[in-house]
Amino acid sequence: MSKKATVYDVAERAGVSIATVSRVLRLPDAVRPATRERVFDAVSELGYVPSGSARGLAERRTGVLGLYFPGFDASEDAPVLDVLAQEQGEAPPFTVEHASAHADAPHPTMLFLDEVLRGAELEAWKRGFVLMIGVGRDDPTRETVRDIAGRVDGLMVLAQSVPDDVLARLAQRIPVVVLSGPARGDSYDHVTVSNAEAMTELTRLALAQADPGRIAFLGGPEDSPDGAQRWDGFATAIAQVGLAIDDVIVLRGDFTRASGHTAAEQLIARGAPSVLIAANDQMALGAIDAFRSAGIRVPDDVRVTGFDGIEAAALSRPALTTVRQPMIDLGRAAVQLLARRLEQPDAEPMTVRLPLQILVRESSQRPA
Amino acid sequence: MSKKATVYDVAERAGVSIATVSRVLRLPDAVRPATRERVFDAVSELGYVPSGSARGLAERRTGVLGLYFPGFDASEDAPVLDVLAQEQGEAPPFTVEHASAHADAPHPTMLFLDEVLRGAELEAWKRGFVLMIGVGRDDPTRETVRDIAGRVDGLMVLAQSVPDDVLARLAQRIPVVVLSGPARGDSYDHVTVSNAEAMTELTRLALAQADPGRIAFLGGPEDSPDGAQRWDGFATAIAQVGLAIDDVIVLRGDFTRASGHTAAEQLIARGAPSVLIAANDQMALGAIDAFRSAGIRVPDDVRVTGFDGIEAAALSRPALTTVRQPMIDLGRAAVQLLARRLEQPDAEPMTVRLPLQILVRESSQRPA
DNA sequence: CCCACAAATGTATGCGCTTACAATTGCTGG
DNA sequence: CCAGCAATTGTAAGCGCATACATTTGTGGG
Repeated sequence: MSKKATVYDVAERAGVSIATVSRVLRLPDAVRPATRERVFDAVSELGYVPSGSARGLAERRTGVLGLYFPGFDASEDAPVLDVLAQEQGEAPPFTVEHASAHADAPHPTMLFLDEVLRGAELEAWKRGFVLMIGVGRDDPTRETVRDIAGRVDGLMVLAQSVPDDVLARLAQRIPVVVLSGPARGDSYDHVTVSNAEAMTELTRLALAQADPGRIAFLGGPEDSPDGAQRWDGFATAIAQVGLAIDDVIVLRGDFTRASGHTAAEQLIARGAPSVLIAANDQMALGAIDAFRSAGIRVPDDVRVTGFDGIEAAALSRPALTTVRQPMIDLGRAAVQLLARRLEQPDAEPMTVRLPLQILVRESSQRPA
Repeated sequence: MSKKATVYDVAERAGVSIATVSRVLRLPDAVRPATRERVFDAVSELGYVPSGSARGLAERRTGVLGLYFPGFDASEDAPVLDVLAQEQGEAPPFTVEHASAHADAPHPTMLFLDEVLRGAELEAWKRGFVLMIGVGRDDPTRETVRDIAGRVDGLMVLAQSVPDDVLARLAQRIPVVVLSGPARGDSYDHVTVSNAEAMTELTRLALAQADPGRIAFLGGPEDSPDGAQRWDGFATAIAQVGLAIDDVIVLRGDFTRASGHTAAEQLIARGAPSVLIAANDQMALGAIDAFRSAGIRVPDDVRVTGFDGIEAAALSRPALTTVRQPMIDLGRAAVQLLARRLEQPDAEPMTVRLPLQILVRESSQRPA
């Protein structure tokens, strides 16, 4: 790490001016092959790597796109890790754990975000951008996102991860794309999915496979926009098949497996339904566990559906009917919208709606 | 997006010099409360967000750390997606798929990287850094990683994702930390795990639960460093219990579920073993499938172990005994090493070895 | 062999910010 | 009420690069 080389160093070594060095790197064809070679040689001899900051400043664009997530990792309760402190002590190379239960799976929202991230990275790479990521934490002034905003050409934020006023201010400086939130009357570009429509269809499919009987809906927390949309979609389906919403048993969970289990127990106490539509996979799986414990068979006695398409839904027995989010495409679409706006800053705000994938599996099907 | 505001704009509006504006933002206590307020007002009125490039240039540090991954997404065969083209056409809000089989799970290496990324992000955030990510693709000149190197204060690379010569050159400019590769005689800081030691212990545990009989090892591809280490660990255990390595049946797969299935069929044809140690979870799960098809019970007839700790290993029946990588901690440790080196550029190169977690589950245990 | 013109290269400026140093202001005690 | 000093604020010089514009070099035709 000998003093970082700069254009000046390279220019001197190659016996040219800094302008020529810059040209060799940006527009190689604009410089004679002979000098070009000299410059390339100097570059590798010095291990020169251009400064992104200087370049960004001069070009007035950074070539970086930002992606900002809401955080679910509760940073405070992350266990302490200090590898430097261990330097001396010989830590054991492994620990042994007799784990009969299943491992603590990662938070599903995390998995969701991981894939969005991959999609965004892929698309950004294709267009010559690099990605910068940030996670929203209990950060009163939202410093991080502002920090990021200052370093990128465009910003993608997951709905609800940034307060409206902060976002509005950032949008004054760079284009902003909002991912997967409810379409509101703002002037940002949006990427969303048709939660309600897919839930309507899913519900219809499940009802078509069920014997007449009681219908139960297991919703999410009050304040979840996704939960609300899914409820709306469900309600639409109920209306479409000519039922009254009052005929439906509605329970509420918090999207966790445990809450699904509890809700199902309540249901069982009141007599098992013929169909259970859950607002996410976790709760559906918890409910299936509870049914099994009570000797109620899925799908034979109760048809069950989830929502999200997490891996456990595919691996569980019975395999869970669910709806998968086009996570990769959400990320890709966001980058595409951003790229579009960087080219046409004054284009009309646009909302892209990506299709969901309804996966019909065993849990919602009438047994053969 | 009215012309981005700069320090000059803020200074003029607040009636102060740009130096004062800068101070208000960096060292608020160094300026009188009255003027500080005036500046803050101007800042919010103008929606001012400082330019990361300019700041990075002036400070000679960017506050960004880079994370560079090998890519497994085969960018070429990513399906085309062009949301802008769809603008007019009304795409259906969902599709329905009757999926009896299990979904195509994400590449496990991806999941691994996702968690490393989260760990790195968490630790970076704690230290006031932002994270920039890049994925290594079929990019002849490794432009992307160089690009990133020019924008960050330090770089973390996954082993084998960057050619040695390129890495050496980047290390001339900024500190580099190598993740999870075999410790070689280079001068970078490293974060690794004790693959071999954990495999030795895992093997011993499995053998202790097995009846005397034939022992089989299902290895990975020839060129996999991880695979090699795991084999070494296995061989050590065999020697420790006084067996000859020639007594072991050795098969080789390519880390896929299918190859595990095939290998197990070959084993079965030659008479099922009493223990099967696989070099990763996928192959172990494939083998279990094959055993089941052949009417061979796990763990009753054959004890099986995997390696990696993927989610499917926990969800499968029988639950698979395996070894879990401390993925989050790998990311966190890498950032810690980077932070250390930024503070002490001349410290000795350091290798941190993180403990693995052996998860003893049903698949390797003697039935009660 | 010279001139007109194109290709190649050099010069100089500015991108927006931090910060050493200089200038000013506000307070203190005498 | 003023010297003397500390607290504030202003001035100006880069940070490393891209690029408009000026200059030099090279090319071809006459």
